[in-house]
Amino acid sequence: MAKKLTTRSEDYSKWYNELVVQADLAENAAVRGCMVIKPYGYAIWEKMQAELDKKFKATGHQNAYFPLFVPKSLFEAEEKNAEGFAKECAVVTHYRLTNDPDKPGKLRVDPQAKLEEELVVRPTSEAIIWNTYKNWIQSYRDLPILLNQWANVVRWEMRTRLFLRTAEFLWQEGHTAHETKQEALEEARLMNQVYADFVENFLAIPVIQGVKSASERFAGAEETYCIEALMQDGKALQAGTSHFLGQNFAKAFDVKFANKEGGLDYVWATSWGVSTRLMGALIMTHSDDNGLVLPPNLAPIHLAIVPIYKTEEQRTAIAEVAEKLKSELEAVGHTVKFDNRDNFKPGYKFNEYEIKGVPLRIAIGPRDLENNQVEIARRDTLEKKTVALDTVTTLVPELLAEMQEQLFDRAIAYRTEYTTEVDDFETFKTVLNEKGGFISAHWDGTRETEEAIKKATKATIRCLPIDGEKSAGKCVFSGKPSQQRVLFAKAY
RNA sequence: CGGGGUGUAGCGUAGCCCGGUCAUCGCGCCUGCUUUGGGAGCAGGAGGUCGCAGGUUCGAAUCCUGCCACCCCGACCA
Repeated sequence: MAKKLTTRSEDYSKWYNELVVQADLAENAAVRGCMVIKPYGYAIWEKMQAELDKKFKATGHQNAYFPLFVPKSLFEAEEKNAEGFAKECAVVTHYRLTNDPDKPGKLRVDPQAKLEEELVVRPTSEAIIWNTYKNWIQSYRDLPILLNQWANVVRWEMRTRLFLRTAEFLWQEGHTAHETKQEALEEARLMNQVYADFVENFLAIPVIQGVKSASERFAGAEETYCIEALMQDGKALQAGTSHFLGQNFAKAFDVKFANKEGGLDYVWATSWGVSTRLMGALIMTHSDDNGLVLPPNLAPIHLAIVPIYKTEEQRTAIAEVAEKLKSELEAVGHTVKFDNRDNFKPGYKFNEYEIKGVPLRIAIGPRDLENNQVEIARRDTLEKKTVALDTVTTLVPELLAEMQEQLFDRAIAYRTEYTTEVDDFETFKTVLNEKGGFISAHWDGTRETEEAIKKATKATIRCLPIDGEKSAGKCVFSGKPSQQRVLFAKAY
């Protein structure tokens, strides 16, 4: 019997891990900090990939692939980037194992096989990609380059957390090269907007678009745009980022192009990415104590049909109706699972699809058969109602659309409730500890103040919202003048 | 790397202080029958080098030493 989950539990990580396990999404691998994504979890990721890919293509991007290994000399070329990631790099130093002379049957690293130059397992691919772009770019006619790659990256974080911060994770990283600063800036903003659209409309997770403060900025970027989401435990999660890299990488890798005027210019760059962390955001935004809740756009299974029967005759008769219903729904693009397993009882199946977050469930029993009806239940509200069989095919798309919308609305309402405007530091601390969520407050713009607040409260500046109104005020910490409110929160 | 904790069946655990039918219980698994409108019931069964290596002892899951792994807190983290 599953333990009851508590959404706002103090030990949120336990709730979260349990939910992941029960919904059959992923598990910890035998490798430190790495995870195995199970088929059901991966199906969700594939849906995200497909939708993002569509959006990338629609904005003129293409997919490509670059190597996993980055020679150390390339990696260190852009100083800030290298410095930022140096502490969390896995490094390949040897290329061969050999029999251990001291321990029969065991292998050891062959000391003869030391690499002349170490290889860094990519924590991100700017270095290897810009080293390649150098060869691709001579003239303004070669620009822009608008590429994306789907890949894995490795970051040897000291502390890992399933989906949110794993040592290895899957992501996409876009890397673009532009003729002008303006064009690159527009690209960075555009992709942040693409992420916001995707996360809000597809995952039904509301996000705040903003820019990062200097200290939270991506290593090597001149500006970092981001989308920030609020989880059900009151902590913030960065759901995606898009960086304006200026000419930093072009200078580091000497990527110059002949401009229209006949001069030589450094190329302007962006990079942007979202990762399997989005799965974590999804879980922590929508799930409840009964398990995962998936927005219909993302659900690998839209609807599960559970038969209820006593006799073999009933089972056959129900199967006939169910199969017909299934093919009708599939014909209009829904993914339907008819669960005709005889070795599980209906109650068990109901529970299973709830844990997995399947949006709709239809139960058909002898009673329904007699009256030409079915029972339909929705996962988000757990409401059940009995409807006429011949209305199902029109009802299902309506319900799915409604659920997609309501999940988003519910999350927005939650975020609104847990976003607090604060004007003095005492209240800041009280709200942060007792209520949680986003705190909208004035900040004097200095690194010192940001650092002091972080030290005192563990809250960081999540972003300077782009859409927020720019009202002047006084810094919540220092009292110095401020031009706009920024968002603080404890973050994952 | 500092501080704390834990390692017993696929999972979750009792036992450890006080050494001796102690390897416990639940879930899961297998077989059979009965069941099926919200996680089935009964009966029977399989499954464990008690993290690893030493030591103390007539005897170690239990005491001692060393090692390993994992978890939590901190440092760290786009």
